[in-house]
Amino acid sequence: MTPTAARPLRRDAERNRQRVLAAARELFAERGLEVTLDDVARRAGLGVGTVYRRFPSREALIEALFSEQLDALVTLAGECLREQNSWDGLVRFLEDFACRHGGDRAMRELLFTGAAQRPDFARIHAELVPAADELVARAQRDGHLRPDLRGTDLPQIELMISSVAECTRGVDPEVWRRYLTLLLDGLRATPRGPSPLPAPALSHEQTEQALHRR
Amino acid sequence: MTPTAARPLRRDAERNRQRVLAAARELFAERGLEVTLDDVARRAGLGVGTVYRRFPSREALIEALFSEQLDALVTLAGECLREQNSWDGLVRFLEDFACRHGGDRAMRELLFTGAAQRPDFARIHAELVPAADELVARAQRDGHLRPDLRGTDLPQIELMISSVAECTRGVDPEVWRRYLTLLLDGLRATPRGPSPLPAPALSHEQTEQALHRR
DNA sequence: AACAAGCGGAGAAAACACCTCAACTTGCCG
DNA sequence: CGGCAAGTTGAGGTGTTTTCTCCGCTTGTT
Repeated sequence: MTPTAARPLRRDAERNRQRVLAAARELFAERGLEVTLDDVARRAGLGVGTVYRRFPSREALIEALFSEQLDALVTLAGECLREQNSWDGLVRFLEDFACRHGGDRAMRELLFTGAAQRPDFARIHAELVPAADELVARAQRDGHLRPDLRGTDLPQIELMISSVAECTRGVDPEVWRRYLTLLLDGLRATPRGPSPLPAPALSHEQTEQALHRR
Repeated sequence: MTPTAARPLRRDAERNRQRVLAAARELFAERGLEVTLDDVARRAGLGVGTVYRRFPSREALIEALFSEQLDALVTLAGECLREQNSWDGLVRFLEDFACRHGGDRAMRELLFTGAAQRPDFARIHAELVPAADELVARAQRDGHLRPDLRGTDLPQIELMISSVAECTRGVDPEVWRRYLTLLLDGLRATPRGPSPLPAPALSHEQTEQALHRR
């Protein structure tokens, strides 16, 4: 489908292609899907023409950037299903997800807002839905997870965590763990008291920064 | 500050002013702060000129729309601090907040993303910060709330809940309560097992809709 | 009736995003 | 090394979008 194709790029061309991808990754993560190919070019230190030569449209660039990340998500779900301890599997899924895509604004827009007319998504979705159901069911069978949770709760939980991650990324890229822990304490079938929080709360100054900065 | 001013508007003018505000409220809630005054005019069934006559800029309109809502927030915090039961006070704060502003995209942008260069916000912020600290401290003194929570956690929690509310508003405007309950179960000092969830999970179809619709 | 207040909405002006192209440079193969 | 295909550049053309003005017309009020 997207094999490395006809002939290999010239060395400099390949290098530039990587620069474009790197710049795009950064910009998309910071600013979301609305970034301009001109922006990307500027950040990459290249002419606009160069960018357009490699990626005829923003679509193509997005495609190139995110299709592998999406596959990785499916893979992750599979691995988590294979963890011995079903609770740990669930936790790892939530955690790794947030870890990889938490602060990435474009990824959030792709996953959580209508931006996903994208073709890949039907497929991904189709694979992720049953995985989520099974992650939940498994942890419930073992008596770890509260029985009233559903597979469809996982995307919403991920949304919550990644919202925090995006908001706070500039100020403390790890605080989202704090809120995941709070949430997990609410997910257990038989609670065992507050778990230690893996990160200190933001200071008032940090909070102000996180909320008011653009 | 914003008194009804000089002379009263002509009857029709006042009616139109209200239409503009209503249309703006709807549009801002749906689409966030980026709506155009032309959009507002169309939705209100009025000419652009009419809108501009009343609100010289988008800024002015936003000001008019949101300044009272911001004050209401401060008031709410005050009331919650005066609730007999400190846990209930905290819960009510989170709940009422989500209830009023949950699905409102513009409000979220104002509160949680840099959009807040707005002058009011300094003031609001200044009043809300100590209130949040006190809500937390009070519930901790009474042994309801886990002792490792901080005042600065409240905005993040509200962000989480309102993210869900915005995502799901078109599909089931009450599911956010489900996630608030999960979270609250994680916030108690001495957990007492899973509380009944106030709303059923989304179906798979609903989830798909919530995530993929624009 | 008369006049101030209000209304409408075409379109001017500016900002912006998207993309092309012709002149120039560079890697690479023979 | 010479030559050419591949690559690069960025100013600027084109189309779109947003903001806001202006003036001929309508409407409320006194």
